[in-house]
Amino acid sequence: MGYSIKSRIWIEKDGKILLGEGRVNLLRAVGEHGSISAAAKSLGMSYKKAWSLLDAVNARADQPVISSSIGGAGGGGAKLTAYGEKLISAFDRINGNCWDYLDEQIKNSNL
Amino acid sequence: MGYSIKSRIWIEKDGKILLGEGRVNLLRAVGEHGSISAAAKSLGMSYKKAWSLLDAVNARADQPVISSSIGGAGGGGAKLTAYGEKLISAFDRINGNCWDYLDEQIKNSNL
DNA sequence: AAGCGTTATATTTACAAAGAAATAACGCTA
DNA sequence: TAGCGTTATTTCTTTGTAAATATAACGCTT
Repeated sequence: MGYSIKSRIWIEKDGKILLGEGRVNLLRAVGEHGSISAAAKSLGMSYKKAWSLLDAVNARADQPVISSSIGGAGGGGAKLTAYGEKLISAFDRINGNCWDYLDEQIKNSNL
Repeated sequence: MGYSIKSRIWIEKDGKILLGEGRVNLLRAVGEHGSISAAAKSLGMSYKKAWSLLDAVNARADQPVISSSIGGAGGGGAKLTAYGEKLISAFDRINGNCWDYLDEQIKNSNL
């Protein structure tokens, strides 16, 4: 007894990872902070790492997920697109459902 | 369109990983080959790596998962316990159910 | 009693992934 | 027009994990 079950899910496009838990957290942070650099800092992640992940997501998704601007007031910034918000909420919903489902499964197993 | 969803599940005991996909495959190989070294070779894995994984599983599971013997005819060997077989089949069943469930979830999302 | 293939374990080496640092470009602000 | 904070990108360094190597012990077999 005392077993628990955990999971990680991710969405793929053409066999490559589009979106996992880490990338969703990063997208959410961009939405909250309005810039890639602030989002990276809030997650204890380097700017380069954050940018690389977002670049991959943006390139593989059916539609852009963030829009960014260089220069100007505050130096620039980045924000989520409506499609980005849609992806986040779909991922969160499916992920939560999966956790519930697995908890049920382990409960009904006889381990 | 064209998104697919993937997952990895694992069973934890006291916050530490007991069993994931790789360890289940290894256990299965031990059951098929009758020794750790043959199982490791069949999976392209070093003996040490295989032994370490099996040692962790054996230590954390509620009951031993493999039983091994040193020396003797053929040098020794290892075999699955009945509990080990039970763990494997439970994991496989839950994992398969999870895949089906997630496929359904992504189909019913509007991504 | 010597040899074999195995389990069991420690130590060292290699490598890939993550992180850090450096640089350029951009467009507002003052 | 000089400065600021940001995006965007390359290169170098570090580090943590995986792999390779080495060694001992064990108990059948011949």
